[in-house]
Amino acid sequence: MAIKLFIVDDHYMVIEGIHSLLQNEKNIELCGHATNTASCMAFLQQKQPDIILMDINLGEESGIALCKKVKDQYPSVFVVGLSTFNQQSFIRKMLDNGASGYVLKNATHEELMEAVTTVIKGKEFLSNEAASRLRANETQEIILTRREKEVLELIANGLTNSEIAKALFVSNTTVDTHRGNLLAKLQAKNTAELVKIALLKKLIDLNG
Amino acid sequence: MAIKLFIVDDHYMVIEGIHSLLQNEKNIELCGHATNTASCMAFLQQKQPDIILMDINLGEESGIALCKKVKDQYPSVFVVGLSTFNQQSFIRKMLDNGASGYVLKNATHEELMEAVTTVIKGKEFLSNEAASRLRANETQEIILTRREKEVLELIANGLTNSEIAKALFVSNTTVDTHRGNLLAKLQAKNTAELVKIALLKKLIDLNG
DNA sequence: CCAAAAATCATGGAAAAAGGGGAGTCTTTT
DNA sequence: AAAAGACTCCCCTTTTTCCATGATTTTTGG
Repeated sequence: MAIKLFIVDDHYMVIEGIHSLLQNEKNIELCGHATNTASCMAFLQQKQPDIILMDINLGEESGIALCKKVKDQYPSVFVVGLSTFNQQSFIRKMLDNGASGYVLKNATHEELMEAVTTVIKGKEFLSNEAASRLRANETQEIILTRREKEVLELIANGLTNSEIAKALFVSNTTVDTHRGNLLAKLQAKNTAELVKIALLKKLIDLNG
Repeated sequence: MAIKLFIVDDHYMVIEGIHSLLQNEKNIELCGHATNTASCMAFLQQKQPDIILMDINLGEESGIALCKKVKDQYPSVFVVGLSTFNQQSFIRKMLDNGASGYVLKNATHEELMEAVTTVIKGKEFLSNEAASRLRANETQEIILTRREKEVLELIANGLTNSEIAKALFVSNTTVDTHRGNLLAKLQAKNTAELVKIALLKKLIDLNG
């Protein structure tokens, strides 16, 4: 029997995209879609799919909240988060609210199928980078050198590379190197995320 | 009678600089200097100055800790923090530890004199920007608009302007405007400080 | 309704960060 | 002694941020 799939996304483009990606899959039956919380819940009263692909951003509404609502009322329905971006916090919230997986909207046909087939088995599926990031985040202990800690703290205090260089009596490029190493170690995309992760991991503290 | 001034800084350049700035001041007597915690405390056992100009960074040692130590043992000695940068957290710590003032190392002769004459009167002196920042920081409640909060959260999640623009379905320049407004409202120099202040003020939360 | 606030978009330039490489000196550890 | 790690420095390019200035539309509140 085909897996019944339901899509919740406030953009028809996305719904259409998933349709065309999956239309030739015999094992999958697209049993409907919704563009908002209300119509999703309404549909579920009539019929329950096996899996719901659910956008995290539903315009003014939140897919994260909807996920919770759905899982509360229909715990046997698997929810897979959908989002354009690889945002750890959102991924985590979806999972915390009972989602079984997370795929990026630029997922390939193969990846989407893998997500569906994995999740339907009751296992968790996390899209490519999302997975590694989240796992790394949970398991790896981050060890910084003395210098890195110093630089990190000054970065968080709003100092630029050249200001840090003056403060630590080293060259600009040295600070830049440390900064790069910090980004790599904390797996941050940029300074903003670096600071947030550093605080999250208590590598620096707010009143430091 | 001249004001007796003592300098603690781990860089002779700085000590020399202050000397030359103040050598023609009849009202000020430079009664000594130290480059570390131990020699500072040793000096104080022999003789107490009226004011200590104290670097916040003493190499491996902390001026902030020294400040506390000095004020504990010699509460009548005024301590003025010295630092290259305008770091709110450090300024606050110095003040919390009993310092009467804070001047930047690029202070002019006039500013330095003003600091000394203000502090000797038992009043608090905060160098230029330091003052306004700190005060603003303590009193003003920061009110963000709905959009600003959204942008702020995405910034903290490591998204760039163009990514945020895509996520919120607005143009790049709009996001840039919001970003600028956020920097102004939170009085942050850059993204790093923005994120830190936002977390400090609980405008966003670490697991948000 | 009207005024104020918020949200939107733009142009253009300077500064800073991000990302890639490579490389030498030290110290500590094996 | 060799390896490993830390710290230092430099070049280059692209992307992003930061800043100033100005303007229009929408929303909101009295």
